[in-house]
Amino acid sequence: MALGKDYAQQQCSIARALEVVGERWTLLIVRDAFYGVRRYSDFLAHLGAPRAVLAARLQALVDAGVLDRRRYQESPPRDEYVLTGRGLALWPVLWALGAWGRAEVPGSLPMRAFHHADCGTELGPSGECPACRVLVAPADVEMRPGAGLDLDPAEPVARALLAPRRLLTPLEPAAHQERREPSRTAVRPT
Amino acid sequence: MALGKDYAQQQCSIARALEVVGERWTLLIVRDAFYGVRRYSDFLAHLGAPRAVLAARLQALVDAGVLDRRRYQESPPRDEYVLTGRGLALWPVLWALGAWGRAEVPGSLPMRAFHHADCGTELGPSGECPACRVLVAPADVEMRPGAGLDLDPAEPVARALLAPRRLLTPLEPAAHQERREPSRTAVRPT
DNA sequence: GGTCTGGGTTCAATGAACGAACCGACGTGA
DNA sequence: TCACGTCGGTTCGTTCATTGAACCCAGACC
Repeated sequence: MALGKDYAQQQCSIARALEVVGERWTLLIVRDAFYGVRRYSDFLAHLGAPRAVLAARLQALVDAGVLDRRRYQESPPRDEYVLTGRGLALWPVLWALGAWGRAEVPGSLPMRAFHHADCGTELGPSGECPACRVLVAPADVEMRPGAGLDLDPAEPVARALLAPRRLLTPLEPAAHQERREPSRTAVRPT
Repeated sequence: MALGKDYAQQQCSIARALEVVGERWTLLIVRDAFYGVRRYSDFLAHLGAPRAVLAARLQALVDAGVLDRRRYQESPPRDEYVLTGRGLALWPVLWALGAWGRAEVPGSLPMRAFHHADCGTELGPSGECPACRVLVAPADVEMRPGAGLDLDPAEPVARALLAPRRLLTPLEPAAHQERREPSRTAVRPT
């Protein structure tokens, strides 16, 4: 892999981490996994990445032990990608990046708000619950839409992610059918 | 920029952050800036990135308000790149990445240890001082070499970073002279 | 049998990264 | 004054990665 060639000689844990998650699309894939996305086609639709790149990144993440690929139905055979313990440990990275993006990238309304599911309090700057004074694990985080979020996205996965939801709860397959309802006026090439 | 084209439509603060710091080399440049590297040639030597890429990244980071480029001597005119407030706010991101790299990338001894400069205690998993129970700002962090670090690197900047040092203290220019002393046997092309 | 869906692979074109060479302003020493 | 070295780049040809469109295959459905 391209990163490895140069980053490998870096005597640094940060470089080691970036070898695994530093490539284009990789952290967005992990983010979507936290949001509950598990299936290839959902990653594809939500990210808009090229299919080949998505396949390569998912494979690399599985190889690195960040995602686990597992069969969830036999006929037809279908696999899903779920975060392993090592993947879940990336939550602080995503949280820090999101916090920085919210606070420091100019001209941006907050896209989402993150609350402690147990008590409803919005999380503090380092991902802790200010009320309970605990570091909240991703499974206990509830994600709610924020002021800057498009409330009527065309893309069905983005639409499914609009409702308040706990992190890591899988997207229900219903999200896929929703899309086709308004397609009565579908374009039909000659 | 390449990232912008696809990441811009992402309704997400993480994607916004990655537009700024998600490209190859960018986070390593910021890391080095925390370590005290300020000059083009030092970044170049320590990172091993191509000169053109380094110049482009530094310019992009200045444009994004992460680094500030400022003149530190007039003759000859020389500029240095120092972290702005927005750049300093990236510390949690680097800390989280480093913590993940230390803990989750297999087969890696810790490269460096980070201590609270005020009391000497090693920082906890989220960058806090377990003794003082405060979140330690980067300026109060002392970096010490860890077990996995090469103790005799050829590269002079890496050598200068071996000694225990506080983050953000600039590399003294002496680091540059050190290199030439053992070069009495320098190769001399015909 | 024909068609649809999910999950890919293949391929040509494009874009980015690489590394070596070059450049210009300035300082330095002979 | 003139050669030489340093610093901070830029230029350029080659290599590598990404992109998007097309294709493919297995199984379900009808």
